[in-house]
Amino acid sequence: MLAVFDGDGSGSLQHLGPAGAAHAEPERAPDVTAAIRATESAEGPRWVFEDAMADYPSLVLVGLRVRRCHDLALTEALLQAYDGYAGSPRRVAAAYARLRGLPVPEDRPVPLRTTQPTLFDVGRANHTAGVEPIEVARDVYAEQLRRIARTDSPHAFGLLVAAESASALLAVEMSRAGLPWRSDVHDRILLDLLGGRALHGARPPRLAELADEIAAGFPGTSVNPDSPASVLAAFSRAGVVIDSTHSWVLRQTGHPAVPALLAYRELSRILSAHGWAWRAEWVDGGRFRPDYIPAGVVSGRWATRGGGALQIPRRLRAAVVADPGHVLVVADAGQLEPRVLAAMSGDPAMARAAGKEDLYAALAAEAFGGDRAKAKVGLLGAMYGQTGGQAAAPLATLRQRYPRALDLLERAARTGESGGLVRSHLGRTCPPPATAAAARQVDEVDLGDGVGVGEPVGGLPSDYSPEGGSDAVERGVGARARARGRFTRNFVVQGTAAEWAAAVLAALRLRLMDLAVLTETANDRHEATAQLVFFQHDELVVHAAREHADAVVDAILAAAQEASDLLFPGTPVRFLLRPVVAQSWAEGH
DNA sequence: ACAGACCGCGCC
DNA sequence: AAAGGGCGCGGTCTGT
Repeated sequence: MLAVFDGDGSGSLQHLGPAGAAHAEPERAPDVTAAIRATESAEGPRWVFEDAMADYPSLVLVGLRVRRCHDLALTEALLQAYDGYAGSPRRVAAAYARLRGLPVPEDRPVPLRTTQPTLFDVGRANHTAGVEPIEVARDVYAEQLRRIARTDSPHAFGLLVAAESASALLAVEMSRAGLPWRSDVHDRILLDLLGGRALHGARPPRLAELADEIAAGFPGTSVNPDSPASVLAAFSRAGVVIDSTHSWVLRQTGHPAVPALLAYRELSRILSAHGWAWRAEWVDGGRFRPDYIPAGVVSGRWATRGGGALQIPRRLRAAVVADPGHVLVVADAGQLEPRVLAAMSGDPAMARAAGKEDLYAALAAEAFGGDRAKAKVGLLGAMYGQTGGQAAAPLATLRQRYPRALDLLERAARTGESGGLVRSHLGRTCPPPATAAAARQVDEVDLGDGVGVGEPVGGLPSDYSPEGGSDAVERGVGARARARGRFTRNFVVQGTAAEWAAAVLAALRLRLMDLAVLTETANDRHEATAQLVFFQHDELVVHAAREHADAVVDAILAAAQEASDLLFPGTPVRFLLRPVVAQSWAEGH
């Protein structure tokens, strides 16, 4: 069922057949929310939305949930990346909004010319020719289904599209629900750490003491602990030559001021990133509400905008406490990336190890004389592209004992080094190297037909590609190619791990919907009996009424199994997602 | 005054 | 001991 929103509460709905063909005439809906509500409860269709992140909030706001959707903007980004074109989901969403004449979601402006012209792009021309938006969306949908069918693995790609679309629905719901946040507990932790509040712009007591200690370590000269350059200069004047002030570099100097300096930086960071100012801006009514951006990371991981939601310090997590009568069910996937590597590579020996509770211990027992640390540093090094140091020896052992797993990584690295593209298990494709994208952009400007009218002109953002940027230029071609190799090497694993996690979320979300009793009130606090309230790469938190705790635990376990069966049917690899019922997030670890 | 680069570190 | 993947953020510093 296709739904197109006009932005004023009205919209159009149209029944579509399996291939995206129209099964009925479009119907105008003066109240699109009411129309969707009726159809959702009667048929529970897969909705086709232009951009769920833009369209869905108005539904959630009035207590409506839909079970499934196909998100045209996210899918367009996946398909364009598959064909080797640049772009990010948010940028594609922005492009879509522009061609529809809708408010453009906030994003860094990007030239439309970085994307391949498709029906998605020519919609603007249709729009100006008086073609109805719903007809554009219907054509885009049908075209996307055809393009999915032409991929190497349409089934896998279809899973990816479904999981990604479900992620968009969930992101909207989670931003609305918010993460329970107890300001009184937060206060207590901050006061414990900092010794008091900052008054009149001065440092809190503990930070002031530490600053004094640092100053005492550099007599006769001044040092600003907040400024790396100033710290560097102070050490230099004290006869200690270092080229950065990374904590491990400082520790090596053995200088007496180092402990105070490290303590200062640690506390100062908590104060500035997640202190009282942060809370005033981000916590409201006992809830922390970040903006989630599914697939905001090129690997398919989620990103957030504002609030530092994916970097909440561990020592503050005690402030995340369930409401009275509720519990938090916290679950994180242990050793997810190595398990993903084992499953996707089909390496029999590694898969056997990944069938065990502790993968690293199993590897250690098999190949490292029981030295777990060695097994771990070796495998992490293999996935990140580390070649030297402590990882060198374990890497050689891994290559010998688990050749298929290591071969997958090394092939990905070589492909990247030579400028090629790699794909995750379900078919997410890494962005092209910056130079290739720039070359393509130049080519396409020559096609120019005005699709990008109104776009700011200019080149690609310098941060467009992970290996881009001025430092990459200075490092030279060889280093740049190696960096690209490390990126593609990691992409296949990180991207597939993100797919497994997205599949878990999609499955869990539906199970929790079955469990939840939704009311039609706009007051979210009592809307759902079990609601996902946080997700961070391989960890999730469900807020649930206490009487549903056991059911939530079962739902999480079932969702993990469902995701594993969808991505890796029959694999001996175990994907652990162990739920813990707790009052606070801190207990869930 | 504002923008952007750089730095260091929080999280995975 | 400190090489190697992905982010977001707040601070300083530099350039305009």
